[in-house]
Amino acid sequence: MVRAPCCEKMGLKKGPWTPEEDQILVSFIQKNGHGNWRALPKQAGLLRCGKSCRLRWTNYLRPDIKRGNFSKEEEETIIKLHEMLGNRWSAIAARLPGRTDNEIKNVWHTHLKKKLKNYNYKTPQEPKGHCSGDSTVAKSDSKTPKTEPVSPQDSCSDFSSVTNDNNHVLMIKNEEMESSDYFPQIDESFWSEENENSASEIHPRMVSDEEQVHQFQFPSIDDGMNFWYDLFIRAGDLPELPEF
DNA sequence: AACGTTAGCAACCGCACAGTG
DNA sequence: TCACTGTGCGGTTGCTAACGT
Repeated sequence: MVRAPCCEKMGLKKGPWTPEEDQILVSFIQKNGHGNWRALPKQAGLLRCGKSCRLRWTNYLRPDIKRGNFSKEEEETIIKLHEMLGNRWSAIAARLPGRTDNEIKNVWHTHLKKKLKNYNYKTPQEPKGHCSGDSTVAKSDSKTPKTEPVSPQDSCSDFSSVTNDNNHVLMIKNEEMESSDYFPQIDESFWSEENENSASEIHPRMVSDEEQVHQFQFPSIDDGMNFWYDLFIRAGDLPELPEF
């Protein structure tokens, strides 16, 4: 497969968009839509590659984009969805109207990851227990649902582990994972900087070092959640998020 | 005031998939 | 089946404003 020449080689512009370019792109799309991103910049008279136009539109110019700070509720949702889905930013974004995958990714890396680190939170990216070869985070893996449906027969797929309010790891059959009872609870104290020591009381995955050792022997929650998510992906829909 | 460092964000890069001929 | 194109996605980079010394 021959890769298309990059923008620079084509004499196309890179870097920050000017208000004029934004204006051109917006008015063109409003008039003509964006059927073909590659052809769009030429038709619109922009010295940009189609990819750049698409990114600018989807991440910034789209009329339904919600700008501004993330609410506490949105941050909670991101945390919970990340717990379930890992770095599937687009899937997470799909559950947050008006937010883009890029924005969510940025928020995760700049705010939430840091915040959760203070709680000793183990992200799905980190190595997990005994389920070898089931890493759900490698780049290629993030795409696996599309080509390699997870088999319910796979070891570790039938059950998921969650940690309950008392930090006891529970093994739960995947179909039961749909119950909101198994979703982590995040209370007010998580959002205040002062209470950083009571992590284990706040988030089921935020456990002490000692408990982490214990937890490490069990398959991670996202092993099961990935299967769960894959099922819905294949079914063409995602479940409604539980109330929290 | 000047400089260095850090944080936040927009944009780019490259891979992989889906669709088409 | 293969070659190719268009698009989507996640990871990464680089710019800049804010902050600290």
